[in-house]
Amino acid sequence: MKKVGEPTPKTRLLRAAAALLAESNGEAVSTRQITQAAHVTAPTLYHHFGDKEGLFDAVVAEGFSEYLDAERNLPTSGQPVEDLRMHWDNHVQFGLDHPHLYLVMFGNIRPERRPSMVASAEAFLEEVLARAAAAARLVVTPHEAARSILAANIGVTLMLIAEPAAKRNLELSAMTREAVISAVATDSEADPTTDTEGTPSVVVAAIALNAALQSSHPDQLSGSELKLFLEWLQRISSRSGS
Amino acid sequence: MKKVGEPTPKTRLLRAAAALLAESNGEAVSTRQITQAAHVTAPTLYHHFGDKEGLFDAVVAEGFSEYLDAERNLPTSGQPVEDLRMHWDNHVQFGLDHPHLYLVMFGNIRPERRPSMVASAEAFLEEVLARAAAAARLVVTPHEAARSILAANIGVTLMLIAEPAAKRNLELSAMTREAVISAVATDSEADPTTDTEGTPSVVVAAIALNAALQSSHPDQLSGSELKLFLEWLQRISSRSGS
DNA sequence: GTAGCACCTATAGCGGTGTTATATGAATTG
DNA sequence: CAATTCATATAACACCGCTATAGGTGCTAC
Repeated sequence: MKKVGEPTPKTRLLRAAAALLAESNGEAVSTRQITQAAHVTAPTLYHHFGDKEGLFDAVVAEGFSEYLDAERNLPTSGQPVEDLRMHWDNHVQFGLDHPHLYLVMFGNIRPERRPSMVASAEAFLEEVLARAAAAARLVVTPHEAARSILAANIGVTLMLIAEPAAKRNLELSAMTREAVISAVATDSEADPTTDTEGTPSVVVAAIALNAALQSSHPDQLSGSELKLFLEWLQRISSRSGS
Repeated sequence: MKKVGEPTPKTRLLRAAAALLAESNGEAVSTRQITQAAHVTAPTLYHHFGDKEGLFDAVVAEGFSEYLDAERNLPTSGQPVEDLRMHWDNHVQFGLDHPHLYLVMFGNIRPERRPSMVASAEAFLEEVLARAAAAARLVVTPHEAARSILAANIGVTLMLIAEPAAKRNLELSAMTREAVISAVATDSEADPTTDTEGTPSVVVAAIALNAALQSSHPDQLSGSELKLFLEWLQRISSRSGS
């Protein structure tokens, strides 16, 4: 009853699952729907994927590798900060192109059950940021920068997905992107909190904090604590070489 | 069979659902579990809430009104931008206090099925921002600012919820908060590191110094000194103290 | 050829899920 | 006291994820 030359049941299952997931607007997709669409019975699914979740993980993994491939194939402009913008936009675009996949990938955050690929997205972003750091464009560590940017990126994408496509305003993305990037990197070298070597200057930051503390005393520290804190700050500020 | 004076079945259902939702770590909660815990049979649930989703909506609505009440009862510092920081922190804290509820409220974004309360959270934020606008502290419209801030706020909170409580680094929140706020509002009319109102700039400077210290440890401070110093720095950065 | 042997798939069914048609009890009202 | 309305319970339906079991299929070995 079956034609030869057709794709194997395993790939048929994958495609059917992906298709149904994309169609059904966020509603649950049953294994019976999937197996029926793939012209396959239940045990086949469990033989190949072990689990319903296993199947969905496979679908997500496919979509995610597509995403990562797109990320890696983005042309590098030679300007790390500009690259950062490109990757942000690519992330948002991927979310809008595959909203349901995206929700499974980044929205469905169960602690301890979170797809490890999110971590690798973070790692990838960190790579890009490491290049920015090497180019003396970073004010904080690549790791922190990556987390902050990714968090904002996901938040913006989720919000854009949530609202009807017609009403989507991509300026939200651009605006937030600039906000978080400019807090983390600098387009040029003029920023006073960055020394010539690219690493955040402890001395400059300490001096800035010291100055700020002159005009306002934080209530998180007691008087004696503050006294010692300022003394240490002074010691750090007066350091000679880096 | 039943004691009198006990809460009505309706509230028992609500409490049982909330409790089970909070306990079961992101796993699905069945109507049978709920009705059994509430000492009630299925039709009672459907009589009062029409739907499983109706019940969960009611639970979420309760949690959300709790959240909004907390928001409204936050003391206003008179400094709109400072209020903004407070509301951001309150949002994050609520997410960390009620992670599962939060995921249902903000994470489980099905287009067209998104709880209307998210919209009212946005509206509330917009109010706060309108006050900032009135104080001439805003560089974009309150609406745009609210969306951008809320998106980043949700993204950060989701990311913090996703990672194990022990490893949570609240600096991610502070850092992103400052990024998105400073892109949208201005603390005063001049250099952000030397304003006349005090605390905010201290926070920024403290965060910068903290970041700088991550990559290079000064030799002017001993190990134990540095440890205490960083702890204080953290305290200043997170401005959680009274 | 055919015996053995993995591999893959199907039949049929289990326990659990959300939900509801129907019926019963309790309270309120005439 | 009768009638009506609300709140709850009994029992069942259709569906769900999943699996014990068995039967094909193609391969290698003799």
